[in-house]
Amino acid sequence: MSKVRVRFAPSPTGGLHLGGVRTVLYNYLFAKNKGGDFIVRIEDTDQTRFVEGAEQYIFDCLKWCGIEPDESPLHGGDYGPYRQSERKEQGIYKTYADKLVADGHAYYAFDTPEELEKMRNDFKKPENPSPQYDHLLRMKMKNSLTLTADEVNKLLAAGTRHVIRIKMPAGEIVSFTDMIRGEIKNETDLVDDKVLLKADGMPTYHLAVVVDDYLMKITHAFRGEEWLPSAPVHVLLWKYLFGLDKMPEWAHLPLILGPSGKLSKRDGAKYGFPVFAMNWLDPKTNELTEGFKEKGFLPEAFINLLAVLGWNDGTEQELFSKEELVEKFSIDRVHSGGAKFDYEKAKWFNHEWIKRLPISDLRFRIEPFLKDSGIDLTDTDKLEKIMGLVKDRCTLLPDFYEQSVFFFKDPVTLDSDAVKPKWNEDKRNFFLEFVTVLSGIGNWELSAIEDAFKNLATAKNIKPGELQLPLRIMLVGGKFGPPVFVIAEAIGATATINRINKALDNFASF
RNA sequence: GCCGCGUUGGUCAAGGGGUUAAGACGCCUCCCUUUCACGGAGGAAUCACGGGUUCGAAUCCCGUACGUGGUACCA
Repeated sequence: MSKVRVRFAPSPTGGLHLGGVRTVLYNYLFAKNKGGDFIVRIEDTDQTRFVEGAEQYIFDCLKWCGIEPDESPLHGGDYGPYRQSERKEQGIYKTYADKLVADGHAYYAFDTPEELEKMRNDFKKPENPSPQYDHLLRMKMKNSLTLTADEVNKLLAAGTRHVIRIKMPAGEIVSFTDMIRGEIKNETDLVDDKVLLKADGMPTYHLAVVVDDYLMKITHAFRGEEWLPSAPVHVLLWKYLFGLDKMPEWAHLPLILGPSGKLSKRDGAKYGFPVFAMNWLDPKTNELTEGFKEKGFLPEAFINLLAVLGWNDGTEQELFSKEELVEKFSIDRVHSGGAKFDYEKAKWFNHEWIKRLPISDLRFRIEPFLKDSGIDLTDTDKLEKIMGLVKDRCTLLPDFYEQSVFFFKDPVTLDSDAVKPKWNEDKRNFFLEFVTVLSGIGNWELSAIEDAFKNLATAKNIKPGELQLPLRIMLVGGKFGPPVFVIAEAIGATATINRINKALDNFASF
């Protein structure tokens, strides 16, 4: 058996949404699991939807996810070109379309858009709201099936705009085996005569997938389940052009759904979670759609959560590294039903990955989010120590800022409401005296600070517990963060004393 | 409308004729911690509905409902 070759074929029309990334991911995992090649080819045959910069964006996303292709327009390969537009230049699609016409499996159609619209209107009935250009209607249209050979040649010679349509056979059953769903059967009567070659000479997806997959020796083809209804067209094309024995194995992946129905870009804005892998600024509309990367997700968490949205290895394991996914992935454990995306669970995955990543690695992931924060990034030892202290409290990468600013800067506001109700003269005196004790500590370390605090509290006959919260508010500004003496140790004697004095002034008005 | 695909707690899901129907997220309670988390122990919550087949159905079959996709010179 030949080497497994799996391809992802995005159309560069915009950001890479969750469903798209999951499709690539499954392509990649399957290929790598079988020791095969993962190929990315670009479907840029639709100028009307092609968006400048979208192709580069797709590769940026793949790079961030760590699933780079073995072959692509960017990475090269022996089966190029990897862009359909370039293959079209070489006249490849037209050759195959003409062959189909010659063999009687396709025909020229000269109907103008207006005529098509008229047809759809004329034949529209309540029980058939969208009539198709099919085996019944094609004999009423203007094509090489209804025109004489002479008329057809004349039209062709005159350069009349035309398309090539597949001639769907009547009354046949087309079936194929889907790796996820098993046997799929379709009646040819129910599918229309799809356009294969457009008037501008560009192939439609239907012709292009088949030709490209053949030329690129693709062995396995995964795509979204929205392609299931047109799968018989592709199967027939394989049969007519190259033989069913050469056809790749298909897998139609389930949809990813949003809180209400199919996941859309709008859902992101509406419910406050990203739907694209990375930020996407649409150059046409100037509209920004937020990405998981910029939101503060780790790529490890991102591919992990996507992989298990519709797949599991049959055990209770939920956290997988990329290497584990490659090792354990199997296409027949992919669900056939759509899955609703749950942002809360997505955040949990990120939280888990933040906890399991070594600090030295984590630091590089966090730094970009701290760049403009005013926090000093040069003292890497201190940085890593503090990150280790707070990482259990961070779900998204930007959380590190609020969880650790107080290690670097005095708190701007103090949650004085937390202190006020139980504040009194005794406590005030305690802290006044505590400051002088603190300035006398020669060896500024955890146990010394903690002992000083507790001894003084005992001497003053106040429960240490009642004093810890005020001290925390003084140092941190709020009711959060690592143990308070650990913080005091980390920020040093001067800052600790300053913050206490400053807070005491603040509390004087109580 | 027609056609395809799907349906196990709120969500992701294991289980594919006999199970007390796993586990995870989220939610709630308690423990740990005189902060917030982490961690630990518990709890509430499920086989869409109706018919079959069978000694026995979440599991097999048929309907219905619901969801979703397709029905383009879009992919």
